[in-house]
Amino acid sequence: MINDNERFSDTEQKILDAAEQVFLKKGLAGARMLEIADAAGINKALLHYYFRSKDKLFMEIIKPHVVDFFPKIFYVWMEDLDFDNKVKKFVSEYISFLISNPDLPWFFINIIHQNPEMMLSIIKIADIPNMDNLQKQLNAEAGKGVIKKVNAHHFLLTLISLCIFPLIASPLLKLCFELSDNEFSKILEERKKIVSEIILSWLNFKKEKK
Amino acid sequence: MINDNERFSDTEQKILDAAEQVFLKKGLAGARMLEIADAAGINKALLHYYFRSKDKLFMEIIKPHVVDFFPKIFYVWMEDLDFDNKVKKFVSEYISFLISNPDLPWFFINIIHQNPEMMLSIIKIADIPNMDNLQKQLNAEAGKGVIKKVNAHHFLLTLISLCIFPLIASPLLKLCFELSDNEFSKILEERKKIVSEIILSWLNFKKEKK
DNA sequence: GTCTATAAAGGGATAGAC
DNA sequence: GTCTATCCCTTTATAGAC
Repeated sequence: MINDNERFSDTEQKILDAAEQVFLKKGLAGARMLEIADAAGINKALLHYYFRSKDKLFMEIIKPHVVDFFPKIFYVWMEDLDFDNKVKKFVSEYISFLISNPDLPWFFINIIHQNPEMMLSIIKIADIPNMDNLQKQLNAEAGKGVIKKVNAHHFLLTLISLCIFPLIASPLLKLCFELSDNEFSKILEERKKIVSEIILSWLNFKKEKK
Repeated sequence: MINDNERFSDTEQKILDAAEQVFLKKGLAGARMLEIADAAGINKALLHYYFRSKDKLFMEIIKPHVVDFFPKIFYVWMEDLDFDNKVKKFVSEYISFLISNPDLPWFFINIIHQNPEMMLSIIKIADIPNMDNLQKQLNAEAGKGVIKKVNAHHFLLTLISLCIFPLIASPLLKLCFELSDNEFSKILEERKKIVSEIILSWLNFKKEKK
């Protein structure tokens, strides 16, 4: 769902919904304007009437996802929680989010591989915090003896690798591991617990004495 | 490099080299026959003279990579090494391999997203071992008290997530983390050590008493 | 606003000369 | 074997009727 208020007419909204579905599944290059028109139950020419070009329509679709997807990674670290609970909360919520939006990671990866200049202009929309704040957090926890000292880039990279990769690779994993959709869903659920364990044991996490 | 012996003529070889480069960068849908012809320094018609169609040329390119890429994951576990050295060797060699072939993971992910039927026929070329053997290994190590008991799917998924994801996402990571090529290469090198640490601490690895 | 018809360009594939 | 010319289909985008 793209819309929230009344910024778009009914037809515009139908087009946006159809476009989102098709673009997320096929990417920019793979999507066909005719397919979007069919999915929206309207005519090809109307797409251009409302959005001028394929690229402009694509940008309308991508914007709200960028604003959502990237900052999400940084929220939980600023909350008032014990460090282990932050990790658990992040992993659980991020994997749940990805299960609900399974095409999103591939979608972004694809854009940057095939249209890096476009990605450059897109990424400016989402204001991504820099690493200093997270690094200070990690240093503070290390100072208290709760975790061992670790670089923020490596910390975040480890975390998102473990969360995102299984979803990017899911169709390939199902093939190679010979898993049904159900079995794969079960594995994803299990991973919420396992990924937290991996991170916390790596950091040698010890509950703070208060 | 595709060729090894004299199976291909000079022109064929030039086409294969050019095609590999373009297909790996752009994928099947994104690649243009004209671009391949230009890169090979020959004419579009000649591509079809030698390889009939775009799809057939694509298959020639992909075959040797499939045979190489997938089985590589399973070799080291059958070697005669201590378990920690197996992990270290796998991580180090696999990340090195990926650094030398940075487009390969995206290439495969892309195929299965956009041409799943094609991937199905491709995957049959590479005979991928099933998990039973690796699971037995892990059980044996757990039995000796070297590591804790762990599921082979989760073990392998963790390992390849940590190795592959940074390379799939590299252009995006460079943007988000504001890293130069050099800084990013440094991070990848550091990860060889870190990923081993993560895996071994998760498994609660303890050197075997002999 | 919505449709039909069509222009314009791109790209895979083939025919035929050399 | 290699080239030029061209076919033909697909796809984006627009013109113009209603």
